[in-house]
Amino acid sequence: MATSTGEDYLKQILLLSEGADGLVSMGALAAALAVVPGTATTMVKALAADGLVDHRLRLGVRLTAAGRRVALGVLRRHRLIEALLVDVLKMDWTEIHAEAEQLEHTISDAVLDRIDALLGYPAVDPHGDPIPNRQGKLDSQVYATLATCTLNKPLRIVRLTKQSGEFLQFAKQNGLRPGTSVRVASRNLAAGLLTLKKATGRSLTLSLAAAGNILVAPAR
Amino acid sequence: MATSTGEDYLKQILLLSEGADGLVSMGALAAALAVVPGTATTMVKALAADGLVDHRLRLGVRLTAAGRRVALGVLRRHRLIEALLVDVLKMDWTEIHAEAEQLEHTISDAVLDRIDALLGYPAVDPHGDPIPNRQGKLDSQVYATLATCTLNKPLRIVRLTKQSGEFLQFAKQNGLRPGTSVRVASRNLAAGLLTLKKATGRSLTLSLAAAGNILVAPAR
DNA sequence: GGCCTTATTTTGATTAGTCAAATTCATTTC
DNA sequence: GAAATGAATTTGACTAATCAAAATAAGGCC
Repeated sequence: MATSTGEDYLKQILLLSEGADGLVSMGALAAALAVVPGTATTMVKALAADGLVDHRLRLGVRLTAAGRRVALGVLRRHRLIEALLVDVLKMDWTEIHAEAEQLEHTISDAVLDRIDALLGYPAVDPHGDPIPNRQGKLDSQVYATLATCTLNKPLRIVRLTKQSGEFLQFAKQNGLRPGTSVRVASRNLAAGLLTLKKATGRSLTLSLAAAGNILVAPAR
Repeated sequence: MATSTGEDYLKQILLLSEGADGLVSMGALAAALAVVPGTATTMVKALAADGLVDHRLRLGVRLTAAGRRVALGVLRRHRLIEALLVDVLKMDWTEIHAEAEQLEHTISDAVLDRIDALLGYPAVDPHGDPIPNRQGKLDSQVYATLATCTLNKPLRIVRLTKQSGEFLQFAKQNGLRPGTSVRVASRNLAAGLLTLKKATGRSLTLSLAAAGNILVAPAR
């Protein structure tokens, strides 16, 4: 039913509604898709006519059960492709997002299943983002971020939200990837900065804004 | 320059002009792309305006040097993707053509280079079709077909032209794939049939039409 | 030479996705 | 309780790709 562009809208609505429970505003959706607001309105109306979203005029939009199914499918394709690009084709994990963005609409289910099997049914992609399973079940575990976690506890990075090249490049440069062991040595709210200690002993300063995109769990 | 649809037209013109030196007729092009003739005319005019083809009104169309470069790029993507699907993802070589048809327009050069390297810079795809190299050089060696070759000489199948599922399925079922050793035991032009002997000793009858799609070289 | 057949090209419409700009509506703000 | 602000929606126009059907060559045939 949903065209390739429609799939993009559905996926984006899903991503934007994580956390922000309930409605996604047209402005946010249009910005995420880099279109003018009027375009988003038009497309959302079409998706609503197909029963994939619930459009509350002037308030926002939310996925229906059917729309959520489609969106999870797209997300699954996207993240499995990222895993393929990194694990099999040995590409740089900071540069694969845009590639996957294209491929997610042209990969068939048959190919996807083969990728899934080849990779051993992975639970997360190279950024630590959870991969929906074939039934559309998405692990929605909530993690602390480096900006919010307890000080001086040993931690393990589990996920980098935010797919921008600069951010990922920065993380890679400083050895911050899923699996890395760290602890937060200090935090200065006034300056918007915090200091990190890595397992290697090296310390590192980063902004609270950047830290908010790095999810962590207690070290095992 | 050329859009994804335009790339399809260019690739098809390249394929149709193999052998049939010179112009490709609009009818043939339209049929190959499954569009009505008028649509092909419109698109060819647009490609001509971009300098990618040379349109001889009412006679046919041929690629310019620029158009040929683009077409070879598409062909390279298509065939490398087919190789990936079979060699890495272990898909059935009779079912991959349609998949590659989609993916050839969304794979970036960066990904393509990684695929090429992973596969060890293959010269042919799973059907035996030659893969253009990065410089756009295409091996254009001419082979005999099972319909035209000498009788009772030991041969090796090098390539299956024609990508239709039924034909490939038939070939697979009967153990006819690139690399298989065979010889033509007899040929009956009146009946349009020929008999094949495989290295295993088994014989096999097939139509001259089918045999024309199977290219062979002298066994080493 | 005139007629017929067939391939090709034109013409007019349609669908999907988009933008620019005008309009509408719901809230603040005074 | 207006007026201003800002977001959302409508409207009109555009591009790419397509089809259906009418118009136009270009040869072949008597």
